[in-house]
Amino acid sequence: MAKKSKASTTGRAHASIQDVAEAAAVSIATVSRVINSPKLVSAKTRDRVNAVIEELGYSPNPFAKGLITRASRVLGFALPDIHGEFYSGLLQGANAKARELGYHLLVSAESRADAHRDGQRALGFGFIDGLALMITEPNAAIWREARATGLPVVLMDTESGEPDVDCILVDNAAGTREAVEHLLAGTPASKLFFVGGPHENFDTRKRADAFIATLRAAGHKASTQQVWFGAYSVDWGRRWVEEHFHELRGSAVLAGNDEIALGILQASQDRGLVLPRDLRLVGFDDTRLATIVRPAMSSVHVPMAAVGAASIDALASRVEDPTVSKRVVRLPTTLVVRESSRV
Amino acid sequence: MAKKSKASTTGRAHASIQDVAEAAAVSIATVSRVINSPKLVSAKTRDRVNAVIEELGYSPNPFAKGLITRASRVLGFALPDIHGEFYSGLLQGANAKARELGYHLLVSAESRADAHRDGQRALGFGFIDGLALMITEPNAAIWREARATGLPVVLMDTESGEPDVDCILVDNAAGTREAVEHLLAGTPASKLFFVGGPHENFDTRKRADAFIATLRAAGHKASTQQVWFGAYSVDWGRRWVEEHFHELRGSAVLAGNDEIALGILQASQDRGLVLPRDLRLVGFDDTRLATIVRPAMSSVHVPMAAVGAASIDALASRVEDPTVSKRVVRLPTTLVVRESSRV
DNA sequence: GGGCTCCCTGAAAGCGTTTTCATCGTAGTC
DNA sequence: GACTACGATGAAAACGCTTTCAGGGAGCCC
Repeated sequence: MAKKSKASTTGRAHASIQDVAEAAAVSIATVSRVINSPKLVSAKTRDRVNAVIEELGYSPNPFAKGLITRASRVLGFALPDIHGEFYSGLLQGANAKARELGYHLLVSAESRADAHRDGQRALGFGFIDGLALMITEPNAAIWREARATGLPVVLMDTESGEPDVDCILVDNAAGTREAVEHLLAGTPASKLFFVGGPHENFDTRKRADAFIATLRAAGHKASTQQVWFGAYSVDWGRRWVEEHFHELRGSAVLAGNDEIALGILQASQDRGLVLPRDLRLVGFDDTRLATIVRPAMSSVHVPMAAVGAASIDALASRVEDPTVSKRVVRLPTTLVVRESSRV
Repeated sequence: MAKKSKASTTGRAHASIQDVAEAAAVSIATVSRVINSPKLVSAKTRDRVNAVIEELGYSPNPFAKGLITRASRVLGFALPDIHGEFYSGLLQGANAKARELGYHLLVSAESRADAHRDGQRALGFGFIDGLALMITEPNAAIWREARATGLPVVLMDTESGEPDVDCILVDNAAGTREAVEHLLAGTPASKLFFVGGPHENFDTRKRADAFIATLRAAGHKASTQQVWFGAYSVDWGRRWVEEHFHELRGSAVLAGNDEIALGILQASQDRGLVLPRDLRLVGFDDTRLATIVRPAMSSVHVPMAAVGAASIDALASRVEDPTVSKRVVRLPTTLVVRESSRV
């Protein structure tokens, strides 16, 4: 009976491995083994120790454990924002998968670029075992820092050449093509528009490219007047309608996401257009928005929750074995046709 | 020059306090002081050490630090779910406040009640400095465990008698009263309905009570046929309309939340009713839903983000000083009148 | 000039684990 | 019956930090 632990005398405070060892009349090494590699311990001792653990409500101090093992079973999840259907879905999928794999999620949304205020490390760096990240201007710093520290990283919605960074993407091209072909059946190619998000945005660019490519494949060279970039916002959709109202009747629009589509829908309805008669509309992402509005909106379904889940899945693999080969997951997107674009 | 640290020779791996100490030719105690209480160190040494810290990109190992200080600057945030406007708003407010105060958020949504699978502690217990919690059946276990371990806790949307548990609530009564009075101006008391969420739900009960009280104050005794309980879902709203369609025309409904209101709106529109002419409708929570639908929906605004922020605020105070007196915050709710209930 | 204070710094203990290494039986092998 | 092998256990080092305790030096007062 080497040392006497505080807790064993005070009764309060968390029991330590030392307390368990004393109560079970074994060394702390044995207690540790019971927890981490039970087969190394004889059945008899094991049961005795487990009983004491139960009785004392002992659970290993994660700090001490982390200090040795350099692992916390906590994964960072960094998004540009946290609000709205899109991110919310992502987070939900990630959370579910993390639980399933026995990890916890340290969530962070860096809306402004002031992440690096006072020395404090941006994310829970040092704490987290890995990081799932959606890169945007505000948290580019996080990305750099993660790379610098050698933390396992997986990127959502961005392709990266780095050999040890997994990427979880959605097949923007397929969904876009499907949507454009759907619109082409009923509306002449020259009356099709793509109203996207920010020009810098990875997804928007892919979608715009696929839009143009599909038109071309149909024998129509898309003019620059058919592809527009703005922001992922309702407001941009509205503004676009204001500016293009004169050419809207009889045309069809594929929006860069459902927010934009909502703006387009509302603004054109406000100005008396009836969908899909006067204007056919397809959104992107297939968020709840699409089913809430009337007429219900067609939208290209993007499996957000699946993206979140896949990112955590890949991250966990990489955390557990940093040498696994690069994984690039491309999740399918499919057009869901609803009222807003029926011929 | 006492020991030689690994990192100082290998070059790789994270610099430790030891490396910094060597490079700056001081003891590790001094390095620690430079970081934690700079005034204890002479300006000259301080600058030198800081320079080395900068150069080596040193940052203290949070495990080692936590082992000593018993703090991680990570707060748990446990919700019954993570999806949807409501929780999303909560999380957003919490995240922003946490960043502001220099904390990180360990988010957890326990949809099913199997939290306690294999011994693994439910949340990041042991890791987190405190817990903001919304109690529901699935995570009641978390609540008990938190109490048992003496972890600082604040409750969202639940009142609790515990002397050391802060509560962040919304003033359901005020908002409800306002909404009912608004409806009363234009619709007879006998034609008012309250269609709430689950009967067990804290908020729904408060709202139902206030609904009844306000009618009574207006001289009308609410019949049991005017107050209904179901679920916080679109579907329940729709079902309610199906069952009560015969008495709907000319009446007014206050819904338990916007989801229910949406169901009511869509179902009654599907059956040919025109709002607000045939039916006046007010939702609750004032989520984005309310502004998306047409006619735009009146709703009682509930400051979700503020609830999240306040909970983190209170939690941080309690973490930093566990003896602070109990804090009960009641955030205001106000009716936002839009098209769906205009007279 | 001696003694006091005060400021700055270092040595070392300790936080609660995991893990290597050594030890001690006990059983199996020839 | 001696030797080997192996299974079960314990002692102790190490992880990287904070903090108490002491000590050394400089400035001050008398």
